[in-house]
Amino acid sequence: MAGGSREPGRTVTSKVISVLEAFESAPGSLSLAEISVRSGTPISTTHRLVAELASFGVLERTSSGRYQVGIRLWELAQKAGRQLREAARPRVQDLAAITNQSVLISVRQGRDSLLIERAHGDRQAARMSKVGSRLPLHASAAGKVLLAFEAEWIKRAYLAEPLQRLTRETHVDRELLERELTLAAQDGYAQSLEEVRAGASAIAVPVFHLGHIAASLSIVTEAFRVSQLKKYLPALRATAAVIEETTRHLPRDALLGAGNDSPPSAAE
Amino acid sequence: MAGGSREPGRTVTSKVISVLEAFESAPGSLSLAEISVRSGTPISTTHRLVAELASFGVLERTSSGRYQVGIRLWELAQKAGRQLREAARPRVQDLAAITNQSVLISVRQGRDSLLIERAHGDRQAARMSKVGSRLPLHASAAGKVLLAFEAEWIKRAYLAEPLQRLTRETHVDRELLERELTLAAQDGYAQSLEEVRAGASAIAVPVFHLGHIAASLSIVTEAFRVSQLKKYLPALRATAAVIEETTRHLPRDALLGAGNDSPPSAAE
DNA sequence: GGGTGGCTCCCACTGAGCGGAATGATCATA
DNA sequence: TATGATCATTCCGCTCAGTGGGAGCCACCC
Repeated sequence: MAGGSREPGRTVTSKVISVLEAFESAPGSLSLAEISVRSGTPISTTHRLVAELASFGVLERTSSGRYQVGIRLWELAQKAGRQLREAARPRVQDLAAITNQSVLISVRQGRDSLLIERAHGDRQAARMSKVGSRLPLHASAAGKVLLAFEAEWIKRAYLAEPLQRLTRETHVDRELLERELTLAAQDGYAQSLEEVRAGASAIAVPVFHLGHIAASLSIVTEAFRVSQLKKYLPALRATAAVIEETTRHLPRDALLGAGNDSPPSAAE
Repeated sequence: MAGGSREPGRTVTSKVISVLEAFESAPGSLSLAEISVRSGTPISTTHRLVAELASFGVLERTSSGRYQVGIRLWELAQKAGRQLREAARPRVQDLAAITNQSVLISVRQGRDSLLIERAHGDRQAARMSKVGSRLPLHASAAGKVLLAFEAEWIKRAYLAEPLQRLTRETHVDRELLERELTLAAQDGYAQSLEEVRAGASAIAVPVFHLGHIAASLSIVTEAFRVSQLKKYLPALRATAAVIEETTRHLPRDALLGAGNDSPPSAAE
């Protein structure tokens, strides 16, 4: 018998995306069975989809028969956020060279900060985070800045959900965070003291575009004293200003998505 | 009447990819109608697909109602070719700083060279090419190297197809190119004298991985004398050697796709 | 006001997609 | 060599997700 327990309401498009998403948390390559499990799609269906995606180069087949994300997908994705990435890249690198520390630029994506570009100083501290990686907004300095300068309803919505603890130091107390965000908005910077990973602290400043927060520029170091972090503020602000200047002429949407956030609206 | 002139054999997956491909040759954002035309999909179908892709963040809606590639897609694609990109990036930058010229690293993708990473010197010559852009193999220095060190049947297959002319200088003569490739394989480098764009010349060397050509490292300058180009050879080769060393321990497939090329096989 | 062009929604038809099961390939263990 | 386990591939008849022309709508312009 065929066509038995099909889950209705599942579109092909959503399955294709599930398959691609399966690779996000994957170590390099995946077998067909692994993709099937991770994407929650029956094997034969997965097989068909994966085969077609591979024929387009969106996925690639390794010599051992496993699958990995193909360069074709990377190529199709290059246009996304290019303006910000290209504007930020040289400045991020310069700042890393000058300070000899790791410099990151992130944007907000829903409830996460998304790492867009990074550069390292000589000291190989904190080389953990990879371009494209996510972190909950309340943990990193960058995330706090991204949230602090957002509209009130976004802050409120964020704090309403449970706050994940990443280290012993992660702030998961709503009141404390709320005060921290207010302070960050007031002072124009935020910090994170081992709240993401033990041994790594950071300080971040906002990058604005047309009066709205567009990104966050941060320095990650092994330092743990606030005074040590604050000495980077002038350099961070100067770099942020340069990036703002470079992107000033761009239209609002050219930087990053007009936000998937549903506005307060009516309902509820 | 419904379901009239549907083109059969067209899978949803292929339509989704067509929609994404529509943005490749697009200037920033596209309207629904434009996507429909470029992807060859009826408007109402396009509308449905595009809406779903946008709901996943794979596409984004601009404030004016147009669509652009979303960062979510960029994020999903980050894993592709990461090893090579990350290994090459600092070296490409160093080389650009030392030589004060534009340095590019490319891989072969079918009949094109695909620009993976680039860095510029102070002289802002040749800042045209964007990361992710393609060029036919016979035009650029990088492309010639990528072809010269490939298997015989790939070279033959490439030269069998018509060769596009990009400038007055582009070599489109089969015999000439064949000799050039042999020479490149022999000497370990290739050059391109204004064959891609008037006023820009380049010299390229191969980057090997486990005995097979993996990428091509090139310098683009406004120079037009062969002697001026050749003086970059030692630096290029040294950088290529460093990249080879950094990637030596990686498995074959970790670098770039086990090749979409169909081997000679039987038929014909 | 009326025309134009682009976006959204609707709805009845139908073949693309489905997925359980059978088959084949590969490897490890007895 | 047999046995068993794991994973990839192919098969095939059922059915609902996808389809796309058309109608309605909105924004803009002459």
